[in-house]
Amino acid sequence: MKYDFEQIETKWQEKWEKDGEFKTCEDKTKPKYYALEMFPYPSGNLHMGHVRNYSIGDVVARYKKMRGFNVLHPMGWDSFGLPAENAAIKNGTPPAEWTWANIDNMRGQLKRLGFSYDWDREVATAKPDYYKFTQWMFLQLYKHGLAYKKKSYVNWCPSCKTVLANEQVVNGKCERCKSEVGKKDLEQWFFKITDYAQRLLDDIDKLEGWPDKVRSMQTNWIGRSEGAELEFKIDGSDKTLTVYTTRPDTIYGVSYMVIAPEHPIVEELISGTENENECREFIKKVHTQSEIVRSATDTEKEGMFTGKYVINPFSGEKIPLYLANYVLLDYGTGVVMGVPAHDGRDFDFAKKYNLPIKIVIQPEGQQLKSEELDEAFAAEGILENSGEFSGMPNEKALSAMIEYAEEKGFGKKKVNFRLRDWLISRQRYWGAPIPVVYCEKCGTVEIPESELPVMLPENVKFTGQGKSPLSECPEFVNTTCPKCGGPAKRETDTMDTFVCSSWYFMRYCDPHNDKMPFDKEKTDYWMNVDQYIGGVEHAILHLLYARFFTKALHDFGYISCDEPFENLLTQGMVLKDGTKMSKSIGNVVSPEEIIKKYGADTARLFILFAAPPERDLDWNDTAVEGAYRFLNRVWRAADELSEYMTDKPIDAAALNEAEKKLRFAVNSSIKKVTEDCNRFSFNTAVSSVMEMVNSLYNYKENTPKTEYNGAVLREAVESMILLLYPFVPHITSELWEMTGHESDISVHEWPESDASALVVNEIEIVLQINGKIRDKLVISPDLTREEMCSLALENEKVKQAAEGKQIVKTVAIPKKLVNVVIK
RNA sequence: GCGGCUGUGGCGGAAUUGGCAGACGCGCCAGACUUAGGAUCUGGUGUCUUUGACGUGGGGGUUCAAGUCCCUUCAGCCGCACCA
Repeated sequence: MKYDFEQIETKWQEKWEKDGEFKTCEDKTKPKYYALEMFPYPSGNLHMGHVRNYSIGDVVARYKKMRGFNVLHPMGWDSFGLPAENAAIKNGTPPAEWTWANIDNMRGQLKRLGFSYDWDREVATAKPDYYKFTQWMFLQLYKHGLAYKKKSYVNWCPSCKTVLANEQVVNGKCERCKSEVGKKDLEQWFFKITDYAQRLLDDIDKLEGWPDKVRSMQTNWIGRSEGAELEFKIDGSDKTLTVYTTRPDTIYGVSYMVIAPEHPIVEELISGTENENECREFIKKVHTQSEIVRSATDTEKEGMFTGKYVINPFSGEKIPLYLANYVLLDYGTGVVMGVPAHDGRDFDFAKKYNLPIKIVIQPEGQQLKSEELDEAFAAEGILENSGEFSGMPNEKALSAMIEYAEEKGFGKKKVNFRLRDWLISRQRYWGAPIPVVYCEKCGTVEIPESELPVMLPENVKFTGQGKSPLSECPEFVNTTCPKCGGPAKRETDTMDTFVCSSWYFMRYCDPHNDKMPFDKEKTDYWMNVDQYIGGVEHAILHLLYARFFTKALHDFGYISCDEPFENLLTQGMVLKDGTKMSKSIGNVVSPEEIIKKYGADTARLFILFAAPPERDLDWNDTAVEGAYRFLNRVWRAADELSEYMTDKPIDAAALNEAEKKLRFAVNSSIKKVTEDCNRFSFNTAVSSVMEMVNSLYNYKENTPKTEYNGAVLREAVESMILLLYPFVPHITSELWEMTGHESDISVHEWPESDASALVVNEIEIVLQINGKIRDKLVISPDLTREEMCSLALENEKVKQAAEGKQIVKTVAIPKKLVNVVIK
């Protein structure tokens, strides 16, 4: 019989669907296992990255199920977002229609790949029964003071016509459309993720099942720094400027002070000074510099003297105050003290503007001179010229000086984070509406939970021009206040789609609940996610937001866990000819074509075999052929041998050498594949089954058919099928049936290796002389070290080598080698 | 600049705890079967000056023994980056 993958795959996919094979419910008698892959955006078609992501997840899910776990393996759609709206602008299709059509198509493609999802739990973030609870999430955060609206200077993408979160600006460009991001002063909604900065940071330590790379990226992004805030009096005024510094120990070395040109106090500072005009010119100039240019490290530092001075609270010195383009308004206090001798940037600035360079820390055993300094000295040392702190090692001085400032009341210890609050407002249509109204009398009023969802209106025009579509939809905007019943206007911004994806993994636990986003008992059973799998591009955005949501919901009492993902696997990209597959390069391999030509099992097998999951994978057409060839080989072996298989148990005592050899190969493979699946080394797991199949062919080709041992063959063929099942479920399901099994392989348990088949009475070990292999010895595996050594010393080669020399020592490692050291 | 990762045959990769480097696959070479083979089966395939020597980016070290541990250096990839 020929391997007809198309017929087989369709047959089993239909059967799984009809039987509800992968439906799951809470079952306290079994350990649970929550396997989750990042849900896709319904762009229209699956690409190879999806196939890889979901193939890995499917192996995990099916393997764990065979190992006796109650496995939750769901799928859904991250279905709000800009492309749907762009499609509407381009060809007039309503976003909803476009989205549902894409979902239908992609769901079909996922089913065609045979992934073991519980489709009853499918979620789509753009459906009212889902976004109702995204709005509910907003209200919870709002009630707990974690959602607030404020006017601020925000990132604005002119092409997407919406604001962006800090995380969505990459190198000054919009992460989605790559256009240059500008700034706008807007009143926007934020989530107070900064309240959780310390916990998000601390708990990274707990995430032992996450790749170091992702952990360090998050640590970096949160960006904790310890230092002090110090107040400097403005000369001739009773106001003060507060600076943030990590190096208060260098304060006696301050020779100037810089302030961000956007700082609100600047206007007041410069008006009426003799430098006023120059300052205004300078501010204008800085504003015309793009974000990219301004934030680049190699952009020249420029400044302008304000005409004002501040007073160093430690030394009482008068310090000139400058405006400078390199000071960031939204980090620290927007005011920075300049210590040229001990900071690289300050050194450059001081050189340019001819400001004094005062050394206040000397490296031990050296005496630096400011005239000779050609770069800042930023390392450890001893303080000098620092009043009563002179002579102290700088680390000690640092804490002593903070204490002093606290005592005197002009400073305090301060921890700063790079992490900003999460801006969630988007001036777009296709998103979850923010559930608040603005009432003339009551101000900002939240929609009561009972009135959720705030539905997206459908009769909306998409022109791509002017304001957001929702704000131009009067039926939506004009409403009544839930508090006083008077006229009110709805918030017309929608939420960032990352809000929707920050809690979907909890919704899967209880997807049909219409009262609550989920039942606590259900999330307590399933959460947290045992294995999360997806691309590393989400290392910061999604994974940080999801952690924040989990912690917040934990604190509000809705769930018990406070980290969502126990283990994280970031799979590598699928490349073609060493570069990312992309339409513009024209190197895209379409999953549909591959499935058509070779079938889903071949596509899955190739992807899993060609590289370890976390590494990039280069697509290779001939290697795909190889995977297909292997499946044919498996097929033929089972097909040709099944008639010789018997149900009789193996009579271990009566086996001949060839049978023992085959049993050894089969059982070592079971052991190896099990270990490899446990550590997600799927490429080596597959290679181990290949070796076993080679052994099976060896037996098959070299044994007369009349002498086939039916019991041994049954063990071999069944193990082959079972071990391959998580990888290639269709062909193995078919072969399982063909080899006379009534119940499906999907409910069968994972095979166990028979230790007795792995026992051998002879093994080959290596004989080394001075660490170089000189011979091989066949010995009993039970020999002691001493016996091995004496055997080695009798060896001809050793005797030859030892002639006229001295045997210094002999090292024996049981079952591995003997090394004779000769001098 | 800071942080993380990677470097092994013609190619993808293996070596999990320091113990035979190159499993498995692709490609290539040969043989068998065959009217035929881009099917299938079998064998071979790191390099070289081949009784042996060399070989895991380079250099050094620890060790009886190093792809693996330590130091150093180079190259590439990714993330953050004027963060005070």
